[in-house]
Amino acid sequence: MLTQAPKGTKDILPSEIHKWHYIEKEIAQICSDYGYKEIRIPVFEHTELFQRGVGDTSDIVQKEMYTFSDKGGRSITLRPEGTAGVARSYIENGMSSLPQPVKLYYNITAYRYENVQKGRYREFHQFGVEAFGSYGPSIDVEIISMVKLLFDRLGINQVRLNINSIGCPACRAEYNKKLKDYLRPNLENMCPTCKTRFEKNPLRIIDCKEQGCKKITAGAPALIDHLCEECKNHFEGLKAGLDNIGIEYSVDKNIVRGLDYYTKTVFEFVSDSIGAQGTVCGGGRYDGLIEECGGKPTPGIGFAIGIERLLMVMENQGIEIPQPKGIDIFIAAIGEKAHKYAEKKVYELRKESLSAEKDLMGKSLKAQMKYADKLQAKYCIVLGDEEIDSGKAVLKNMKTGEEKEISLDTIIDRLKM
RNA sequence: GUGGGUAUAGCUCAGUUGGUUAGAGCGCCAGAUUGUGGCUCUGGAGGUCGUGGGUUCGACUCCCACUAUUCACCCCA
Repeated sequence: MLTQAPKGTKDILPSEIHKWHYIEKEIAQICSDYGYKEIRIPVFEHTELFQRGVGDTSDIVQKEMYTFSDKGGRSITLRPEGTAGVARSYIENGMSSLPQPVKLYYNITAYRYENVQKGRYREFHQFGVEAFGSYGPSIDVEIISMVKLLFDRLGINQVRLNINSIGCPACRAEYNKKLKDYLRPNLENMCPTCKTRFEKNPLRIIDCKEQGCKKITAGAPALIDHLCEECKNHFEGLKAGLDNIGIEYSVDKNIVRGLDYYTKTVFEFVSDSIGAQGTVCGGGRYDGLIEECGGKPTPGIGFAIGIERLLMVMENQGIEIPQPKGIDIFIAAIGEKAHKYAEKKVYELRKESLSAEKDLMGKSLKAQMKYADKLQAKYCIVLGDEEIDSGKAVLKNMKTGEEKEISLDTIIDRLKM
């Protein structure tokens, strides 16, 4: 127990950290290109924020939150996602008085008490983007194009874009009535979960995988066909915008996001090569969220990408992320005098931002050379009494084996060449 | 919450119808005539065989329970 990380958590080890750095770099770059600024939000928030923001009826709030009381008796919850916290920050920091839209991104860990499986962890990493203040479909297109471009830059091509519209509260209520009327005669034949969905969230029944329910819903009215005029126009605008910049998509009438705050546009980028949890990116519009959380009515749209899943897709596609290079120089030392000298020398080299190493284990010369090789040192220099007395030593190129006698005072200049 | 698979060295895995000191490859450490890495060769360290119980003269092997892990349902990134 003591030597085992909690279920659903994972160490990111030094041997794989370069992949994360690489992705973080690409994320920062694309956000800069698109004008999104980074925001850092707390790991925990007041529980109520997620109850209001993410929604009481969502699975996340109902059964997946890490909630506890702090010593002051406050109910605190580890963030299960990023949008609610960012929305809170938008309101709290008066961002409505900034030039609109306000474009933000975050790179966070999130926490959900779920059963672990491939691509699903209890602590996971999300890169997400939120844009507040713009109603039109133009920002929807921008956001989606951003994900597409990021995937392109990373070399990912095995993902499909699916879009849908789940309407606004007005047309959804209207639709829910129609859907319930359609389903009611067959209510008895549906699976137990769908029976409870019927009253609480009938929209979900459409997404049920049970054979019986699938049969019943096969001819059911689709929300997309019952949108109000405004939502319909918005969706048409989105499609036209995607066509305009040449981004391929399919309309998937069954996309129903599991977070309550979504309105109108919803979309996901899906891979079928990484197991059952194939959604690499999920997002959509949430025009009611800011108001729900206590701010002025403000539209918003965003997405989140699961970094673990992103890495899985890349790995699956055989995309190689360059490994970090080795050190600049290893100073092998023989004898106490040489070790003292080497200590001083590596410090001087490091001051010049050159990566230098020496033996710290009392290894033999041969072992030091082997170690230098493991560190992938570009150069190696061997120091004994003779070299220190004469001030000259042999600089060896570890790749070519080429050796050159140089003055010890000129090492830094040599390496900087 | 439900169902299936798996559990042997740091890692990836062998281990015969149950039989005595549990193996390999990689990795780690040391050495191959005294101050030079990679390749090769030799040697070494490292395992209460997930935990507990049962069957048996005898269990890594068979049975049960627990735990962990993994995949899937559900849901999501």
